[in-house]
Amino acid sequence: MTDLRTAEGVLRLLREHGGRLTTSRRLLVEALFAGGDHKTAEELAAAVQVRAPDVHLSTIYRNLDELERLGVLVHSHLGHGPASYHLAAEAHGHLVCERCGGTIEVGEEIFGTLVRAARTRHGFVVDTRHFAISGMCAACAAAGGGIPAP
Amino acid sequence: MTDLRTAEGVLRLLREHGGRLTTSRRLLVEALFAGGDHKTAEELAAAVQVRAPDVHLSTIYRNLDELERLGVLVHSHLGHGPASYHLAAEAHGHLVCERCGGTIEVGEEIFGTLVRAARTRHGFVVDTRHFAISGMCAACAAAGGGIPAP
DNA sequence: AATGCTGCTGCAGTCTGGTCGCATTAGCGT
DNA sequence: ACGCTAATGCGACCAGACTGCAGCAGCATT
Repeated sequence: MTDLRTAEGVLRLLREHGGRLTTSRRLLVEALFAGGDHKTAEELAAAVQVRAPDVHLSTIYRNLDELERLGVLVHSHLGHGPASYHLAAEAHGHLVCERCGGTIEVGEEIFGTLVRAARTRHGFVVDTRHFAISGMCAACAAAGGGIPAP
Repeated sequence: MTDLRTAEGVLRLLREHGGRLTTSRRLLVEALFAGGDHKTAEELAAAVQVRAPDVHLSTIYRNLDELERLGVLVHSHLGHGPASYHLAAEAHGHLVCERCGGTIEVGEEIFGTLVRAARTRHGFVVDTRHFAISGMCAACAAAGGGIPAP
């Protein structure tokens, strides 16, 4: 099996599925592996455009879709704004503060009984990664309850 | 305290806060109390427009915002589409199938350990109503795993 | 190295869901 | 019945995302 934990592995997978190694794809995959996570499509586009200025945003979206179909990455909705993209190998759940927008990454374990109860009571298989869990972080909760942002 | 479980009570509350009783508001509140839940802004607009055809969608949004500020209703994001509005008195969590879009209403209890673990480990107060829990319903899971819709 | 098939791209346009500014209308206290 | 001003209708606008199309460029082949 192809190693999806390196940029080279991902590009190889792309080729194995009949895809072509274009500049935009190479740079996009590099940007995905370059430090940090929770990157939005716009941020990835900006990173790619540093080296290839006229790669269009729609190309980024098309390549992100393709990489998602291949199982290389997943996208998450962390709140009202744009979606964020993550390498599938390091995907995780999120707690997002409705007030300050801060996100906390959490492992599967925290969902414990929710996942089990959903399955046993409703036959529902929870996807802990696609949508974030919304709420209020410690700092904002301490600063006072209201939802509105600072 | 004003009774938010009847249309009259809500309209009274509106007045108590310096608001005016306009036709669009009256009809909107009636539409909210009329059977069913999970109504989108467009659906509510359509319901209002049956009796007052030139109430504008932006008026619906403004009134929904106002009612939300007053604590009469809450909105939830059930997936990729438009938000849905619920009377605060009967709000609940949701499990939404990524494949067929079906929703299952669930009570607070199902979130059990998630709520507690988020609080003790991260000081994070989970809001179980604002964003739905995403996943796959029994029928779709049985029909085969892929995410794509029918 | 040149050729040609076809997958990929840039572009501009479109779509959805929602918000805003502004002139006008209409609630309602007096 | 009057007048203050909240609320409305309208159109423009916004962000995030997607699509059709003509042309460009990977890469297998010659």
